[in-house]
Amino acid sequence: MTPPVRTRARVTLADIASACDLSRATISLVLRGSPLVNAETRARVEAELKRQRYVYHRGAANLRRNVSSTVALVINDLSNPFFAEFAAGVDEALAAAGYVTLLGSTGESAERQQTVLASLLEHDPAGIILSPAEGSDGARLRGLLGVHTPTLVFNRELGADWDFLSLDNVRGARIATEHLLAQGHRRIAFFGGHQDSSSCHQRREGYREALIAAGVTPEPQWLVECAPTRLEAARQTGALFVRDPAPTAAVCYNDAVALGLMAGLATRGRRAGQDFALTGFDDIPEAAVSAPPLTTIAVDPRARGRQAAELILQRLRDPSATAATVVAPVQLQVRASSTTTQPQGGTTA
Amino acid sequence: MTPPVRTRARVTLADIASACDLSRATISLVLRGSPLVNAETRARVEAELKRQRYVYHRGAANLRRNVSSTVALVINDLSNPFFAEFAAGVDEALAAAGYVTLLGSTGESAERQQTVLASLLEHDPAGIILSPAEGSDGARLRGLLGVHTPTLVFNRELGADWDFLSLDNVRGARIATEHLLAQGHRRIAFFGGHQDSSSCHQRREGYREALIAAGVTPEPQWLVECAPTRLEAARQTGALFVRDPAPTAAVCYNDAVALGLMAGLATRGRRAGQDFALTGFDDIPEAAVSAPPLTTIAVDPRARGRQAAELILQRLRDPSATAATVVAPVQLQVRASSTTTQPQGGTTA
DNA sequence: CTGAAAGCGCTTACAG
DNA sequence: CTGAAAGCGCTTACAG
Repeated sequence: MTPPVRTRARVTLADIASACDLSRATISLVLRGSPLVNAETRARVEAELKRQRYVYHRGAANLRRNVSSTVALVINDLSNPFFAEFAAGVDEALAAAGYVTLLGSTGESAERQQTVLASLLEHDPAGIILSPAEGSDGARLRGLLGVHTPTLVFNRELGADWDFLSLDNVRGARIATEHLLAQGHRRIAFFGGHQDSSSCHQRREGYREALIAAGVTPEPQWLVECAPTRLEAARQTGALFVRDPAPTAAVCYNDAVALGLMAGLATRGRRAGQDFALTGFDDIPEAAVSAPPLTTIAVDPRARGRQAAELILQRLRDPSATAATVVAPVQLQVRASSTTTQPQGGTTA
Repeated sequence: MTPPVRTRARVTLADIASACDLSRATISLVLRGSPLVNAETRARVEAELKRQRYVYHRGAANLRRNVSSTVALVINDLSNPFFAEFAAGVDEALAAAGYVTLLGSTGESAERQQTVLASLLEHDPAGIILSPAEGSDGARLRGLLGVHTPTLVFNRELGADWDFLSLDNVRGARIATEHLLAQGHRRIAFFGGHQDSSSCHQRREGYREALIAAGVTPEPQWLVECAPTRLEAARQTGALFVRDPAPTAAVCYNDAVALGLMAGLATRGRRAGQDFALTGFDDIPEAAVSAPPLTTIAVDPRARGRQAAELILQRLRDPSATAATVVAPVQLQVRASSTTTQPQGGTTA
């Protein structure tokens, strides 16, 4: 932690006021577009503001008015395109509403998340949009944020006392599973994710519902856990094939896992979309260009970002409303990874 | 532009002071870790700070001290994984130095860039890291930023009077071209990018150098311009094959263009890496999983982000130093898109 | 229509 | 070791 650095010599209201032979109050009224000030005076002031390249100090104004024009955005992992798109959507909508985004990243560490939030809070954000790091503790976060900092949680559930923008995980996994069933598969695994994460739990629930509705009894060995990264998924691929008869298809926890599984299959001489069908979740840009292209659940993260921004802005207008969950729609995006192009062994077994 | 929103009732130094029967000055000394204050007093104050959940108002302190603890990061397109990684690296290094990142996105619009910068400037950033939108005008930006806002430009050249972190475009394109030459290609196109962009110009220069060093005379029809997006690249694919003999390989302006070209080739019944060789630039995550995987120039955008943050912090310490350009290293990453696995028609012609 | 005065939450010489 | 006072750049009733 280096000390912050001195800013440049600054043109202030006082400079403009003395140059125009007016008081600071009048200059302030001009800046804020008050109808009180004389048109000729206004013109003179505006010319002088331009001439001296005056830059409004919003922080000083906000301090005096006891308002804030920033919103903090805390992201677990910007290098995940899903969250990068989300962040782009948040920033777009906040900027349109006149707010500036304060960025923080946690790198999926709950510890770092506490530090980052503490630092952002000192900058007095009007609200916070938080995509929690894995293993976040709702009570601990509440201790830091208190009940007075409007916060919108995205993607990972933290408890009923938080405003929450959720993906429709249950439905997403259900339609992915239904799609695989419609392709003729009966032995369908659910691959990847951590059992204790709420989104994994919900996706497994949707998967289970679809199987049962189709008259298929889910086997415990079809549930394979692994960290939601490409690398871990590739490593865990073998776990799908330890018992006979092995699954012929898998609903993957997300796209990263699905891409890792594709790699793992290739290592074992199998080809996704030919002798094994799989689906992802998220529709990251890579999904469209992988080999084969990945059938997945599209979530439109940029639209989710805009939606998150709208929700926090709404909460700023009505801080006393009770916490609510909003469920965002999801959509099946069919590509080659799930549509077998050659006869596959075992779909009927 | 909605008006900003009232913040919550706030615990201030005055509240802590009166609860401890001390002056605000003493509380401030405790907060800033002054050795002057009595150990017992300090302990009492710290207990009270905790009890009342005091949150430091850094904006007020910065105003009084005339310092800033934020840096603005202006990105053309966060949904481009290259810039998302860059942003992650910037934020990581800024946070480690005790700064908070103010985020702005321009969506590649020079107009929007002016608006976004003007808004960010009102939040008094200590410095700015700017990845300029296409078509940015250095003089116009200088008019907005003046000579007193330390600014580091990334990726796109704006002129000699700006601090600039540049990728080694010339060398990157040169080694990509040398690699294709080493694979036996002689008719090598340079595909994509806009001629008037500095990075495109530099990459073409490296390409040209490599050809000439290998005794190949570059043909004008090997230079194909197109917007640096996947879609435009796919559309322009035909321009490579209008004359006989057509190129057998292409150095692409960047990975997006290369992936678009792959798609365009597929449409025409050609397979990248089999009957046409190509290279990209950037090494975005998709490059490793495309079909076939893309040979490209790795730039390590996250490391570039950290580097950009270090450079602006250094400039904050020494604001009067003259503007300088730093050239960041690049590296060839060989994958299947450039290594022909079947005999290709025409490498020897 | 314009100005004098007080105040947002903090820091910093200066006294004592 | 602690406090009184001034001030960072702005805004806002209140007078006139």
